[in-house]
Amino acid sequence: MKRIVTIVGPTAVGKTALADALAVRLGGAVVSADAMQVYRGMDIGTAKAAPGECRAPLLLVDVVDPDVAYSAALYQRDARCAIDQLRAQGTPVVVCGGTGLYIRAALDDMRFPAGSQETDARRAYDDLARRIGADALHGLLRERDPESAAVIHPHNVKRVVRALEMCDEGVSYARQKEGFSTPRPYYDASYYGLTMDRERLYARIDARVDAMMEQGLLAEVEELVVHGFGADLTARQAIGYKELIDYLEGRLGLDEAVDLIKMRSRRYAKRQLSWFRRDARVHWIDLDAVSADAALELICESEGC
RNA sequence: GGUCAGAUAGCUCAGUUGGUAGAGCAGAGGACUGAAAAUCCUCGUGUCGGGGGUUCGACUCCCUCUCUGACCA
Repeated sequence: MKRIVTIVGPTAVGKTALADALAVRLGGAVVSADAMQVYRGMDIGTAKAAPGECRAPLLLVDVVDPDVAYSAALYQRDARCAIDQLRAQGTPVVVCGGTGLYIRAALDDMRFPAGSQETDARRAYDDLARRIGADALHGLLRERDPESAAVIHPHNVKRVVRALEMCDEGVSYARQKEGFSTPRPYYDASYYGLTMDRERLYARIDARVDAMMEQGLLAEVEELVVHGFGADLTARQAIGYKELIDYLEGRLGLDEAVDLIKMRSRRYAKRQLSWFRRDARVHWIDLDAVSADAALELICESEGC
């Protein structure tokens, strides 16, 4: 069975087009690894490939409605299901996406403890955090699981809450994350990271945000709001959506909101680079040095296709 | 042309009685096991507009020039 070829990199670098071209070349399919493109109806702002834009089948996009609390564990289940099915048919798999955790969840031997994030426990801990403060909550974790408390910064409330949740499930956060830096592959996969000069990437991000606005991102957001885009939804946290909601509800000017979308996208790109740079398995392709077409040839050459 | 107020980090500005500067934002780096487009951590040397002077020592005081803004002609 052929190796899975994985395309990673920061937002707006050109992953989707390259992955599609590669999948066409291989006669395979693309499995998306993007935490926001899983939501239906969030198209323009997540830079989802438009219908007909991709020639190869694209999976793991539009899997749930925006009011569903999706997660890395659910993605792991769904992505592996899709990958196993493709492989059973002998279809080559190209994984492509910018959500580092989702890629690790699907392709590495990551195990999530039993349970769901839909419990009341999370809400209870969130409330507790608001009442007693971040440091006190961290103190509570220190009592219950000192090992985990030691590896989580007290201000990182989300992580502390999750660790407490895991205590309730009888699992140690610290124990779970052991070995995260030395991954054990679940599938045989190779990784290609696309990168380019920071200035140029940022210019592309800015231009893409302007293009999204021209394509009607505001109308898309209004449509979501009409159908009840609750403040507590994961999908609401997507860059480009939360800012335009702030505009629609009068908290921001439109220009201000657009500038904020650009800034947050740039920071997001930086975090993505940080994540992928840490993974020694990634072969980096500098798109300042080679064209996208040449990058495709490079990948095909080293994959023997 | 005159008067006044400014000119300090990429931007907005602090800088106490002269002892060669520091905040916010931007930016950079990093972490990351069920919210991950989330969340969190770390990082501040710059001809203090140019030139001259006073002084042991000037971002700070004096002179001068340049530029910007306001007002008066």
